[in-house]
Amino acid sequence: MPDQNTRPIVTVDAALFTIVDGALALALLERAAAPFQGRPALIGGYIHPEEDRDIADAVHRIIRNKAGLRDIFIEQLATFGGVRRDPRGWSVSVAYYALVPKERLSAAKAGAALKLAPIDRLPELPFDHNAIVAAALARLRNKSSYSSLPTFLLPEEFSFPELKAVYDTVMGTALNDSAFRRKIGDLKIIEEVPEGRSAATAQRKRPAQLYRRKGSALVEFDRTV
Amino acid sequence: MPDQNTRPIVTVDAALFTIVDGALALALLERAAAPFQGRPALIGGYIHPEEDRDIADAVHRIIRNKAGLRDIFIEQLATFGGVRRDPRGWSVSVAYYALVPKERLSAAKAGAALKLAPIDRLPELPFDHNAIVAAALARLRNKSSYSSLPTFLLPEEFSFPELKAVYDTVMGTALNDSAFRRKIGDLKIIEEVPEGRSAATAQRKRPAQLYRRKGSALVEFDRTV
DNA sequence: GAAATAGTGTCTATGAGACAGTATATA
DNA sequence: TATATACTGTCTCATAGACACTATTTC
Repeated sequence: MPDQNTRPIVTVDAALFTIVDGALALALLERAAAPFQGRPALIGGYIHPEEDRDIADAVHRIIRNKAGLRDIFIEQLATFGGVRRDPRGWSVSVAYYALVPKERLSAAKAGAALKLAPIDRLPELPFDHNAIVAAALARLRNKSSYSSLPTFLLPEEFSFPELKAVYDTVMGTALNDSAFRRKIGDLKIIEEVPEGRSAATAQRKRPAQLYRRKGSALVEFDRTV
Repeated sequence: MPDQNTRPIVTVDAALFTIVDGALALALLERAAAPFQGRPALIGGYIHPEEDRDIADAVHRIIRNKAGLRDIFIEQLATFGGVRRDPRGWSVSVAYYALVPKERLSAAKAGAALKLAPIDRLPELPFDHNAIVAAALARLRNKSSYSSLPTFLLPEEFSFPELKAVYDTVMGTALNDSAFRRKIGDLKIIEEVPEGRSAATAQRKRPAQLYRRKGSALVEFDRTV
């Protein structure tokens, strides 16, 4: 067992994504303390050994306390560690990624402190946070092609065209409309909202049927959407 | 920055797989020190902040020193951490999985210390090592279906029937032979060994063409094998 | 009715599984 | 020649993309 002084620092960081104006955006938080005080960075913090039973506890606490969000989609991404990533010394960051619909960010009180940066115009982030975001985006894009991941970026009720738009936004594709409907329909991951119809406006002519996700769990498919 | 005493212990553990008698097996090492001294466990150790530049460095050093292996396939799996997984207190283990052909284990000097346990008859392992192995197996089986992962369990030269047998062993399938040849052929992840023919014996009648992996990197496919 | 979006039906091409059939070795 | 394994060719079926067509709303 090594001396306490040789133990790495252990932190948890979360790349929180949402969709703003039809584009993926990352939620950043100004760092409250040194190093890099005042700089926008991923939502992160230390593990509290007295308070957290495990790492998932720690990341949920941090997202609750610093972003005012609970019960959002969150999944472990990878762990980044080394001697050079933090000026305080050898450090380990267990990185997570999280998805939240924009509506819930606006509603969250602490959400006001969050800055939303479109992912194609990210600032230079402290530590190796840009590398963490790159890994999170790669995971998000890849996993969206065979899972219900993008549904966690939508509000509780959404239309088929909205669902397809989110898949297209996340993956950067323009999926075939009828094939997409067929596949999502076969997969039975969403269900109709009875009587649910989106509002029609000058722009959106015919109202669309509304759907909601069946269950709160991520579903992985056999094939690609 | 928390007090040194509140920093979790940080370790690295590797689930090292090979194939023995046509079945997946896990390489275990008797623990040299407390806790669980003498019990078979995953190959693991502490990060050495003075010596390791990053976590990958640490796991490569540990596998080199404790299993006598270098230049084998290795990939980060996930990070396990909590207050209950280690009797010494709050601990974090960055888990990796690794693949090695049986031939290289026999050749490795330190390989003698390794015990090979077929994955359907694993002993009860200390810490949460059984959960780590379960996660590693899930990743291995799933990722094998769309990547060249199983090739890292084969020696440098192998025949098509051997390649298919490894895919079948790892994934628990009996893939269609001609479809498998078509797909692997199209993917161009292996190349013929000129003049390379496997030995024919009483059992193995017609000798098979030998192949080798093209390049040392893992290749992920668009579709399933 | 024109325009715009929502949603359906159907043709075609691709690719995987099934399996028959051919090739090459041992004994 | 009998047998066992290696390898190839081809038929059929499932599924995804393309795209024409219908449906429902606003103005």
